[in-house]
Amino acid sequence: MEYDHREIEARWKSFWKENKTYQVSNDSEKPKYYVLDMFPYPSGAGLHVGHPLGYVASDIFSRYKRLKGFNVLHPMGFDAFGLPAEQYAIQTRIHPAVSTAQNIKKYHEQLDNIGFCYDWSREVWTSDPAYYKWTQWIFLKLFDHYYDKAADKAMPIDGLTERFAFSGNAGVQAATTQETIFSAETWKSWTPKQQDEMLMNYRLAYRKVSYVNWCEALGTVLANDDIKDGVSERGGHPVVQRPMLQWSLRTTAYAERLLKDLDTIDWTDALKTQQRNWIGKSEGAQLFFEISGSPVKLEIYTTRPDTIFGATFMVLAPEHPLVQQIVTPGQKKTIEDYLSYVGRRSERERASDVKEVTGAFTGAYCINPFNQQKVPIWIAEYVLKDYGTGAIMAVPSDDERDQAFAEKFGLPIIGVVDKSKYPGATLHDKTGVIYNSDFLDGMEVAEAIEMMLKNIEAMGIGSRRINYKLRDSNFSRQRYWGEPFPIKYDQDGVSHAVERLPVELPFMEDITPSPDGKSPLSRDASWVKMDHGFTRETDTMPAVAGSSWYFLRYMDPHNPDAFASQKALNYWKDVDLYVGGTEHAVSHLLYSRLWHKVLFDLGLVPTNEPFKKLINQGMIQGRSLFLQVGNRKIHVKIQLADDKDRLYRDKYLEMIQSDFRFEGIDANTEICWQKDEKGAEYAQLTMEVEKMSKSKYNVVNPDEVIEMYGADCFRMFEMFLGPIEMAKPWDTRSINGVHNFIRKLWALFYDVHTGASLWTNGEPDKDEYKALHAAIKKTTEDIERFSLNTCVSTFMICVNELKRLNCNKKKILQEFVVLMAPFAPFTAEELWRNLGNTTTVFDAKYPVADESYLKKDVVEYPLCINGKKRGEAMFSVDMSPTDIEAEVRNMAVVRKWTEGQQIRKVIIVSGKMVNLVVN
RNA sequence: GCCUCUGUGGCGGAAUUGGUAGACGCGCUGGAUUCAAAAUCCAGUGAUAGCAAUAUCGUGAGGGUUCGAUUCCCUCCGGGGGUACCA
Repeated sequence: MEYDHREIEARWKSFWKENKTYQVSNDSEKPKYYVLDMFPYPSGAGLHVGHPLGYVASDIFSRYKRLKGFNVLHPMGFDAFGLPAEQYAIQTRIHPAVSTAQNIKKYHEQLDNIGFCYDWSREVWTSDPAYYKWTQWIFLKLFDHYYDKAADKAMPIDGLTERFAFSGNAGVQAATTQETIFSAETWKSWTPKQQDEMLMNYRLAYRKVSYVNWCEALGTVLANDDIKDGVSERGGHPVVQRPMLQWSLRTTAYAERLLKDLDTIDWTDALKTQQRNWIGKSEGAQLFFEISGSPVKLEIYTTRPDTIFGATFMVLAPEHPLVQQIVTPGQKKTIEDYLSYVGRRSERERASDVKEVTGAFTGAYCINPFNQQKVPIWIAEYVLKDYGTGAIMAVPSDDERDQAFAEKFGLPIIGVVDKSKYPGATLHDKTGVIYNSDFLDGMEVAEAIEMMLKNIEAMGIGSRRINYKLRDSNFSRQRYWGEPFPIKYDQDGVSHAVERLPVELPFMEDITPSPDGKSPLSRDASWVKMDHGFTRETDTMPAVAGSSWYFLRYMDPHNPDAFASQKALNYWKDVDLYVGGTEHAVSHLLYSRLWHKVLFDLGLVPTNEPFKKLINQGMIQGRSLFLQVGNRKIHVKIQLADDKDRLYRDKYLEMIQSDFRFEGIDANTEICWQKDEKGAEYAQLTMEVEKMSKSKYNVVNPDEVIEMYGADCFRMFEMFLGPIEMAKPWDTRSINGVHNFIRKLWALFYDVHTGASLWTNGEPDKDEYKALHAAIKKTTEDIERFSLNTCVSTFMICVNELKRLNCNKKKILQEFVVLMAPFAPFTAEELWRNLGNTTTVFDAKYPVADESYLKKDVVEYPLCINGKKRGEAMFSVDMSPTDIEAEVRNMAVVRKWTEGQQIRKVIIVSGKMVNLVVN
């Protein structure tokens, strides 16, 4: 007889389904606990072994919390809108709605095979109209509100229009890019279209001109990801930056709160730091420079106004609107050439090629207000249009990028900060003494910055300004497979909310992008045209829209009248534990926090932050094999052990002929053959660890592993692989260790030959209890601190110990089942029955370690002299440090004792070591 | 480039607060069992020297703090993830 996982798992899966074991009620006396997984995007490839890593961990934690007496919400759903489904549809002519549904069905089966305790009655899909109705509804809240800086929260836009009609925008404190002041009369004199455009400067969801990566040949907008070396990855066509009118979210309005509230949540410091850097708060000055021979002024942003005397040139972002106005006729050609070069470069390329300095001179000059010097104005791609004012004053003596630029173009460098007082300080540090700077000479940097800020304000040429790297997020996609915007335009082009939600995505046969760059939806004239001359917005929302609030829908997933009832929201409140990958660390989490804060401002959710605690699981990587073909390496799939890095010609040909699993190349591919010592031809295979992906042929499917070893084994092995938060490569070869463990566990309770039960009902003895309580103590600690790999080790040690003691007492079993439950729904039916009424499985209490079994009487202390181990000594545990010291002095056990050595100090370390410091 | 994490035996990893580095598992070696193999069980397994007791070295590289550093600090090198339209 052997442990038969197939039979056991099938039985329990149907049992759970029939008994709705995992269904969670919103009405409970118990305290709530909400454990959330980042829901998957259902791709055609199905789940690979990397996906369930976080799911297994959160499942263990959910079960643990249930055993601790909490009412645990642990739901799952699908992030079903997105680009891959759309691209798959374009290739295969299968509609994304169809392929997505198929994929979800597959994901469902795969997830159920692993035995998660999800409450599937709460499942949501972001592509379901009943769901995205509320995505659109929340979008309209963003559209209908602006950020009031005085109240420090979102406020209705209606209040703002009333105020405009009453007193114009003077004194309105709002998050806006609008800086000119208009009166009530002006406001009233405007056409509805003009008023609408003005309001776009205030709304939290608004339309503005943004730049996109435009590929003329493909007739579509591309992601940065789709661009390699300035051309499209697919086809190698040129890509240019093209302005388009698009929806954006005023993320910047919430920058300060998004930053400040990080202090209130329990996330890792690494993740918080990443979010802080993304928000990128900096304090400095906004400063206006006169431009010679021009009425317009140049506005720059700097964090170092103290270095203005070292500013030898100005740099504008190439897209800066002033460029066309100030360029001199003599420089027009140079600038245009440069602009067309920049237009071909993606944002990421511009940011990463720092070594190569490029730029062009506009021919214009501005005046330094403090010394009346003429300063040349350049444009360069290292200045970004979206950060600060898109213009900087360059101080080559104190900024590395400015320095490189000055050296390349022969611009003067004037030193203004003396750092000799601060050895080791980098250029970036705000330390040093100012020189060459008129009235600032001799001041410390901090003092000089303050002085300059005061001067700038007094002279009326600028002001203090807090700046954020965070930009307003582009929220439009010219795609089909996403939520349509609930927005319509009248004949004058004025935007209005659509009253009846949801605005359903119309079915379209052909969803290829339109050659004019518009969304495919624009081709469905019957959908675009509405009554009374209204037309619909044809862009769709990005995939982050649906995932920005899905955790709220799980609380009350079928509610037709609200995104969730107030009762459900007040019971579940927020997510207690959120588990997900680092790849979402910035964008998804920032969007979710933003949406949540808006909903909080409107009184629609009870908490300010959505995710109290967050654990980032690391990626499980695949091992990719590469074969040299021509002068490049290509991914291949081949059944070989990892340590085989050569592939012999005969073998290769045999593989091709026998249709062996050798994907990625065909028989005609020109492989680079080399000769070994004996003259046999071989090809070199190289292995690299990288993200699992279908195209890299390195995906491991969990179904195969589960079929062979069982779900419990799979789950434990995933945990055993390594720390949850770390990236690690998958290696199926060592799974038999965990498999052996489970079989050993089974064999504790059943006769391997006959299958008969071995249980006895006697009271366990002291040693048996000791093994058990040691395991309970350690596993509790391990689960609480999310160290699940060591938790598995602890189980193994405990089972080995019980096996050594030949223990099969029923009492131990009962507690052990409960202990075991976090890892697996226990697989032997008799053990389940042992818990009594099966429907109350989760009312069982997690056992608490009894310290009385764990006490030690005597401790063996290693004796160290100056940190080097020199022998051992036994002391009783209740001896005080003073007693131990006295004992050590009297001891003759210390070997290697040199004549004349004197004990200077006795250090007792953590009660397990004595260290003598001698001289 | 920038941000962030990470580096420990042949391999995955452990060491929870600065205190006996290498738990647990894989793999490997030897033995038991077997006609034989699989499976199972027992023993060994960082490196070097030694029959052995033991000694020296050893946590990416180099430096520092400390009686004591895988752990804290500085510099450098390698790998992973993110970088705003992949999700």
